[in-house]
Amino acid sequence: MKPKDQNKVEAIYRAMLGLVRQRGLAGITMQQVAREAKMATGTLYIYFKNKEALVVALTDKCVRHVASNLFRNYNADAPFKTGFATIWMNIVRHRIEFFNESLFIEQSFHSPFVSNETKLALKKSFDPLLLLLQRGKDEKIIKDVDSFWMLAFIIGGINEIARRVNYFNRKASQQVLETNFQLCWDGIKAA
Amino acid sequence: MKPKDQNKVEAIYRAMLGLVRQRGLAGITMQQVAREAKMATGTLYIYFKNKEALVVALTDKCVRHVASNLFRNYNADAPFKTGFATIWMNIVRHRIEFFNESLFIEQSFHSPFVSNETKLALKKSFDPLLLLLQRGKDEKIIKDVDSFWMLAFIIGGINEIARRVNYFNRKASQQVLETNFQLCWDGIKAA
DNA sequence: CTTTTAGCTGAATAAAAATTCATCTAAATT
DNA sequence: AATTTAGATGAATTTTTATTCAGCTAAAAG
Repeated sequence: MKPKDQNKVEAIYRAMLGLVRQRGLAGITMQQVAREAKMATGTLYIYFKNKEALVVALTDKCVRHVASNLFRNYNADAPFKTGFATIWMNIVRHRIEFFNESLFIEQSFHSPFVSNETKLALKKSFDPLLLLLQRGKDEKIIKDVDSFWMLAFIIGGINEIARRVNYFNRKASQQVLETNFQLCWDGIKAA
Repeated sequence: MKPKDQNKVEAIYRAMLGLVRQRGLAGITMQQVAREAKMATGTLYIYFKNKEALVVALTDKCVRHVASNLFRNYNADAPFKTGFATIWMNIVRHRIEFFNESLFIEQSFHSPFVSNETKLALKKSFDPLLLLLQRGKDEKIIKDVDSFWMLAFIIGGINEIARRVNYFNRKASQQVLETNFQLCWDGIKAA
């Protein structure tokens, strides 16, 4: 027997992400995916039951990937600003580096394929940040604004940075990220 | 002769926007559009040469719609903060009220259909805001940060508000908008 | 009120895409 | 080294979707 080749799965995922970035989930066919991944169309069906299963599997993978990066190096015992900055940088770096994945999540969330469960999982992965924001409010370090909207403010800015890096081909140097962090920080910090 | 019915065009657009919101540009067929717009599939082809033409026309319309709303009531001679607040509110209200259109633009921009020209047009429509930001910097009212990134910060927050209003079914009262504006303003204002 | 013309319909056709499958490898087991 | 079994292939098939069209309808023009 010949074993399944994990590299093939990776190649399929990579092909999907690249094509969706270029042409949207709307514009891709299984043939294109196969061609991009350098394999026969039939091979796709050895690894995934059908197109829907492929989209679902990749979405799950991307969502798990986000979750695994959000709180890297985060120490809940550190001072508020330190912890917040760590998470902020984690998110922005992830969005920039794995922009294709973020885009894919966005598009697949609007497809008929993805379950509410998966959508919930993504939302849940931000919970520790909500906890931290609450702490910041308790400690009077940040403004007493509903966390739902404060998170919108924080995440929105980050998303747009990633979008611009990728669409306008801009470099986001450490310098640029720190400046942007400052904008965000000045926005949320208590008067 | 029977004249073309502008209401039909509107119905088609409305159907598209609703369906794309629900299922993504990926997930819709001409039959679905026709059904949603309460007409025969053949009728679609009286008003639009084909699917691509429909997507392109609707994208153009949505882009022009944004442009026509951005600077409503804006007076370039007013004090900086007044002008900025006007534009900020215009954008956020437009994004919330016409969220389907924003979403459609996003998706169609990732389809193989839309021209760079159209993409440029959308970008250009923000030029007066860039001008205003420059003035704010000259007058030392706001931070001396590259307008490209400052705009990312401003627009990002707005986008995410609209997204959350629509996905999480939240009301964005005047109160909420003002609070969010304050976050943005505190972020950009000079130290 | 008749004619004319263009819109409207939805079943029929064409085109495109997903999925299957007979055949052919290549890896693992004996 | 031979055998077995599952992966790999890509053309063939099925399914889905876009597009067309012959017949029908309604508005405008005369």
